[in-house]
Amino acid sequence: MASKSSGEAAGLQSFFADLVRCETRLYNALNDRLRERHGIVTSQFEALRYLRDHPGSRVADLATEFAIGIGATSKGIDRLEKHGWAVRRPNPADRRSSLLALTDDGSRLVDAAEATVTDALAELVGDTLDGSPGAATRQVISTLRSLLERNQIGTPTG
Amino acid sequence: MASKSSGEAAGLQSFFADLVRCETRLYNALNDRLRERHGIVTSQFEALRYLRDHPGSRVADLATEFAIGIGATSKGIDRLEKHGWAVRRPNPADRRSSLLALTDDGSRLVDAAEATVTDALAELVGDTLDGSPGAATRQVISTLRSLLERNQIGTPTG
DNA sequence: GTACACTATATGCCATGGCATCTAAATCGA
DNA sequence: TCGATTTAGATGCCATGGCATATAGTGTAC
Repeated sequence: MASKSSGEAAGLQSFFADLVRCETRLYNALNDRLRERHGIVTSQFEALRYLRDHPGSRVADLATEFAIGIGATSKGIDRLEKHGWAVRRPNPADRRSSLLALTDDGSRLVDAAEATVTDALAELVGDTLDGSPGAATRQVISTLRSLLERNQIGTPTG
Repeated sequence: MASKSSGEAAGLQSFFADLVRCETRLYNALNDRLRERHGIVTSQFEALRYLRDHPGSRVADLATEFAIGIGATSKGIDRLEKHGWAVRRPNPADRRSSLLALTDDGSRLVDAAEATVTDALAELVGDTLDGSPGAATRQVISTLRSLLERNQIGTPTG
């Protein structure tokens, strides 16, 4: 049969529920702080950080990283450009696409926001991820992410 | 200072990124299967399962469970009602609110969808959560969820 | 070199959630 | 008991992402 034992099945269901609830609440809480202190939300912070760490990326690269559609990514870049935090530069190798980069304002913003996120996460999760079970958890979640990416699981159509 | 050591800080940032990416991809992948086989998405499946397991809940109970706003929850219930999967019954103890319940159609749907989710999760995560590090991970994520809920972290305004 | 298929991404329509607001009902206080 | 406050949730407007489509530029076969 396709499923594991029923005990495992129930475990995976509750793991998934817990995972989604952790993500939702942490995301919400980070949104609050980032909006208040920097006027951005978490998705924008993550895009800015990606552009800082991968200058010259294309729209499709961000879409792959975040597992969202190309259309949504393009619109997100529109907004970052409107705010003056990112720019599209012509791609000399392919005129269909642009190479993305942060502006100086964008660079300053992402560095400041990163400090906010670092402090917020430390405060929000407390010592839950300290110690040996915490280390195992980080490793397993990282491995799971790699597995999903390698298998293209949950990659959007558009 | 408010932050932990810089090593811990970087670890939490990448943990959070991995967590969000796992959640996004698993959620997307479950959406695909649930839409294809049952005509619902994951958020609807979770709401239906909650109603099955907590009959007589109110709108606010679902909002608390899922850490989304009351308004959004109310609209979600509207949709479930339109599809004939849930009903609002007058609450005899408080005429401002309703008691929610599944219809027979809703019950059948959630049971069928649950089997789909069970199989899908087993297939998507493979053996990543088996073994001792996997067990530690489930425990830590569950603990983190409890912590966030206890401290009302990321609870939306509305 | 030209037609054809493919790729990158921009854009439009729709669904959903956030947040603010509105209303009705319950509760509290003198 | 009656006005004032609080609570439950319904509704409207806006922002964002999914998905479909449109457009322009690239590569390929001949």
